[in-house]
Amino acid sequence: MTPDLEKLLSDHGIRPTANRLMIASALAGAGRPLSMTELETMLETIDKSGIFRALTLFREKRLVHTIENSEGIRYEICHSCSDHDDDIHAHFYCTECGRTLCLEKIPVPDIDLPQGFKKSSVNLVVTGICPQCSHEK
Amino acid sequence: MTPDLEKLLSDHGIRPTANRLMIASALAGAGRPLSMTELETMLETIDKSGIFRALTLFREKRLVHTIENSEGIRYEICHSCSDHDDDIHAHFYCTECGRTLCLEKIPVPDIDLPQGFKKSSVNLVVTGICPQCSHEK
DNA sequence: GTTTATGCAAATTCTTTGCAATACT
DNA sequence: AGTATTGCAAAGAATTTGCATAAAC
Repeated sequence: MTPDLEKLLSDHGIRPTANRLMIASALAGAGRPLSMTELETMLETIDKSGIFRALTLFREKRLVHTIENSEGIRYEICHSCSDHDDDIHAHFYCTECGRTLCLEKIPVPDIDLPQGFKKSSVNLVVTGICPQCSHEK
Repeated sequence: MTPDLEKLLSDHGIRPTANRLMIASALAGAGRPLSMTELETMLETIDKSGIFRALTLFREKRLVHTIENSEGIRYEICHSCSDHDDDIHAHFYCTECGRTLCLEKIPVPDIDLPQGFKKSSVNLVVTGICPQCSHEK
């Protein structure tokens, strides 16, 4: 489950420092995309500026995807797709608990853009209430 | 092209004040979703807190949809679909000019959520470069 | 006259940068 | 030594609230 993160970072041209490994590990372990704020809370020892710079770097180097919803940007580690920006599955944003979950089974559709548009990434986000929060009501 | 905005607001249970009509008119005339900042710039006479409160109200009353991309939330006026939150078409966010355009021809797919999830809205946003900005390079 | 809407100013929150100190090669 | 990374503090940007005034009903 925990692959060689050090190698993963190196493979993406990112020097694997202690901080970066912790951040990558948090992302890999969460099983869902995390916001900067969530990471800040989880990783108390690392300053938010460091988290910010690491995430920016991860994104440049295509180690993470970003998912956007009304609450801001979430970062998700990308295991396989190092050559493009697209995410393979849809996401679910729960307005109750604020978490963003992966809908692994729901693929992002192929988009056939009109002439002249250049696509770099596609985001498919469903908003609503997750099973956990539905039950608790 | 400019329907009776006053009636449109009333039909949604929104009292049609001068400010609200100006905001609704700006949204209707833009032909694309606008951010709060864009509205602030277009409507210099109205304070941003007023724009904020109007948009919040419009959203509650289901007069506008919201589209989220990396730059934040955009508001789009909704002509027909007063009974649900879903948007019918996808959107395109241009990283060059920062505009969010409507991809009228591209429908948001029907999402079949796993058990337990409750859907309230779906957002499909393609990021890239729009035809106008592609040409200018 | 009571409720509703507005403007102004200020509080919050979140993201981003400058810079000096530290760690790494 | 020289480059890369980090933490701290502070700057910026955007959203949101409090409150007093003004408008609408």
